[in-house]
Amino acid sequence: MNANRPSSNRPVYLKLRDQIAAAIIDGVYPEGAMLPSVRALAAEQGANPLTVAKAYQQFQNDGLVEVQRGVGMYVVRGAAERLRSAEREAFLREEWPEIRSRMTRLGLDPANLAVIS
Amino acid sequence: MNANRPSSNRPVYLKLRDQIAAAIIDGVYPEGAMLPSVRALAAEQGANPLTVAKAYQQFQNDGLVEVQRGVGMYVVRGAAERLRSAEREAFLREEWPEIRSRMTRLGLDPANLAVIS
DNA sequence: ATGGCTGTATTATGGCACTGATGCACCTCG
DNA sequence: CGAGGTGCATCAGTGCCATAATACAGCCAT
Repeated sequence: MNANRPSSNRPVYLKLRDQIAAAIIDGVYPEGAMLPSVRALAAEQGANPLTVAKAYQQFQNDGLVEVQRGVGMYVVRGAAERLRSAEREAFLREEWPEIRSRMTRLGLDPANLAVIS
Repeated sequence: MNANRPSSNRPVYLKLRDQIAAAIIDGVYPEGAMLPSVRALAAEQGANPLTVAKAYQQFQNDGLVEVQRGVGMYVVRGAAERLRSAEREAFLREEWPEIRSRMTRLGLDPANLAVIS
């Protein structure tokens, strides 16, 4: 009945980007470690190498990973914390207001739902 | 730095749909009232009449509005409540889990933020 | 009845995002 | 030097979205 913002119809490269960002924040890819190669991650995720590269692109633009041509991409020192605070700030500024007002309209209270799931 | 789910890059017909749904729930378009004509809303929103029609389409598919050819589209009785509960259920099932886990990862607590904004 | 308002169907077109296949430039290691 | 691993650029294909120009079908007040 609704087709709002299901992660299903999101572009693959954005889903990958989120997934990688989460992995960096959670320390799955520790600082200084090498990220999976575009081909490796593409094979693992059943995606196209180019799509993975596009997901990686944003991280190097933001200086969160360092590229060594012919070698691989490495997580920069302090990337996890920088990424977390940047995402937190963006979330609060761009997403939370809409989410909050929508929940209010639907008769939901964030404080209560926090406990449930 | 982030390009997550800003309502900005959403298709126009979906943004209109959300906006109309909110208006119905909030009683801006009370039950039994006539919705703005496709041409009127299109002019007001600077959109194409066909795009507005596409937004309206979903509501008649769901039986929330009644079409009187040559007259207009009217909000069905009980539409507001049906719409709210349907959206609430969809939100809790499809969106909230992701939002909740993401907030946790970012070190945010819904219960605290609920008070702020 | 007629003009003016409704929603709707048709067809065409331009733009843009996403995905994909291929090939090249670069580095490391044996 | 050469094989195999990197990332990356280029080109092409596909599909959705939005717009546009008409035209049609129905209702209603004047």
